[in-house]
Amino acid sequence: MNRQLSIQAVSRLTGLSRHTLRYYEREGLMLDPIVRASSGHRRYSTDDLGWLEMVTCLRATGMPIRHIRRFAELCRQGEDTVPQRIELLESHRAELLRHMRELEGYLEMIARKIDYYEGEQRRASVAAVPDSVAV
Amino acid sequence: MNRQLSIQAVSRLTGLSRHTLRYYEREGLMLDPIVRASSGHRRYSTDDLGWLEMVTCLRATGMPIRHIRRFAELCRQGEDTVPQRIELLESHRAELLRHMRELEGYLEMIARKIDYYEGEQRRASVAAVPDSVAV
DNA sequence: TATTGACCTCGAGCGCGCTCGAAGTTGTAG
DNA sequence: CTACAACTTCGAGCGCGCTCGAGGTCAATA
Repeated sequence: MNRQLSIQAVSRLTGLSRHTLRYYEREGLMLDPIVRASSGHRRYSTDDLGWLEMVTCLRATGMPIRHIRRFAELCRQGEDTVPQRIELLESHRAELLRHMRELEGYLEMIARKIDYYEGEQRRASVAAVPDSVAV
Repeated sequence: MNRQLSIQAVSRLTGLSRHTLRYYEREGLMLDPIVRASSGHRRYSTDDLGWLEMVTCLRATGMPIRHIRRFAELCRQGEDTVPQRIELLESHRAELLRHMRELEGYLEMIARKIDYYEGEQRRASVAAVPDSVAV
């Protein structure tokens, strides 16, 4: 079967800590509670892994935990919620685009500051050279 | 003179709350402690305003408070620290670029998910139409 | 049988960046 | 003289997203 990954394996594969994986499950971010071995140990499926990739994507783009929980709930509720899921993702995408454009502006500002400092540095080193050496 | 802006005015101009402006000063993010009126009230100069723009830029691009403090300290220490300031900004820029590229990847992932859902939606609506109506 | 190590749950703790509000001062308008 | 608004300092509190560790279970190995 497919349900074979230990929490440690998933941690290695996703880069999320074991603590974080348990935390995400507790917070209802997983599609369903993770299946357990008879020992009680979590056994992740490759589907779980795929879903975690989506969760990681949403987190890394700044979506708060509670929105991801909402998204997971919609997914659990079945096909009828597809329009709401689209809406949720569309609005997140819009926000992300806004953020990315903002970052581009700030990136330019930082570049200009660096350029300015580099000018300063050149001027300083020129000033430091005595005429007798410079000529 | 130039030192004329109340904290309220600066709050309006920067979008930072009055609480945050005091917090930034306490945390040593300002180039120098803000000049006070005889009443003890803060009077910001246009230079302060310009510096706050830089601080906002660094914050918005994810630089932690302690690094901005470090940057402010370097600026206070005079021209000798220009190389270190360049280094600090360069490394921040590199990190920011990395982050922006990451976001682009995630943006695509979100777009693909939306496309997928839109496909689902179309399929569902087709299936819901009885043949007698559809033809 | 004893040890080891990976896992479990649960509740508490932490670092960050604000955010708030109590209590007091100052300056102006009525 | 009073009332009010805008400020001051100071220390506490909050929301978020983890992060940690104590105490216990389970299965395989020496």
